[in-house]
Amino acid sequence: MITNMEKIKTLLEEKGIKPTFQRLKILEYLSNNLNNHPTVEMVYEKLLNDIPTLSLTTVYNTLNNFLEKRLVFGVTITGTEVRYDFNTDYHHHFLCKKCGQIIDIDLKCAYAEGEKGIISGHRIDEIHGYFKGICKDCSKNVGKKSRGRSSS
Amino acid sequence: MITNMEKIKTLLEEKGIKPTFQRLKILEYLSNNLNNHPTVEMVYEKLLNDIPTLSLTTVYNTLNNFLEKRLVFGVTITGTEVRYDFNTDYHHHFLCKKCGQIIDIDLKCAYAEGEKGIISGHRIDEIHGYFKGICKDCSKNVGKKSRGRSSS
DNA sequence: TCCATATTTGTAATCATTTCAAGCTTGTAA
DNA sequence: TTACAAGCTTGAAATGATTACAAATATGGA
Repeated sequence: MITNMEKIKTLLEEKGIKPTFQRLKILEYLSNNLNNHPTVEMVYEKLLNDIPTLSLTTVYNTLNNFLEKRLVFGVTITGTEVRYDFNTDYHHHFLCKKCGQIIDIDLKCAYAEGEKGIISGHRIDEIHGYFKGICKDCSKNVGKKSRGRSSS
Repeated sequence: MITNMEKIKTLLEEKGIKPTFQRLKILEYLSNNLNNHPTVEMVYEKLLNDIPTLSLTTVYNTLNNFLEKRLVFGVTITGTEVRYDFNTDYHHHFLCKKCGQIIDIDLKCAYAEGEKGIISGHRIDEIHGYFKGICKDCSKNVGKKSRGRSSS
């Protein structure tokens, strides 16, 4: 039986990244938190339990490394911080301006893959589709207390 | 004959924003720089010529005010700063990762207007389509010196 | 075992943005 | 006019995310 950790290790090796303990744990955390779209701080705080010597700089270095190797996707929908997404399948994101939640949106823009990654002559490497508004739950609970941080 | 400044003034008044000198000049600058997608700093530096007492905070305050009133659109494609776009018609943006240029992309995503602004039950107020890659010019000039700042 | 190289760490710096309090304008009512 | 409140503008200081840097540590051969 192949453990999840072994899969994570293989993923790193396939990208030519040496599977150190910190890197394994960081990628494992992201793979277990597909719906959170975690921040650097969230990764750091959580892993501090497993790795008390962990440095915030290591988390930054590691995530930047993963980004370069396209092992994870950086979501900058909030405008204030990078959120990390282990799911690199093509999809979009929705930000609720009331509760701050980021929700995956499974749309395929017509222009995404059809035109061999060229638009008006420009070579496209990344597509980010960001939708912002009020989520289903917050729309329902108008006037009630929101369940997350507010954006203003 | 209606001057450009009068048009700018009317735009502010229509949104219930008192047309002070600073606000007029900031909005005028944005209207004259549709292709730049200027940063706060660019607005500030340029207007310092006309308004030597201008404060950076005023530029921030004013642009945030314009954003709230939907007089301008905030583009966060670079991930490090807000770029301001006077053109609030629905369109997307392309960032060249080599020269840093931001180019307007006139696409209409099928989901943009059709479904009355609702996706999966979430109310959509803003749509940001960010494409990143290498622009036409930089693709041509491979190996040649790029004409702007580099992104790494 | 020893050394070169890569990795991790903590601190300090940077950069965009916000906070805050004080000073300035402006419109209006006495 | 004069005086005052409300709204604007200003500059300095604070904040928060991220990067730079250099020292300490781990790793994998010769």
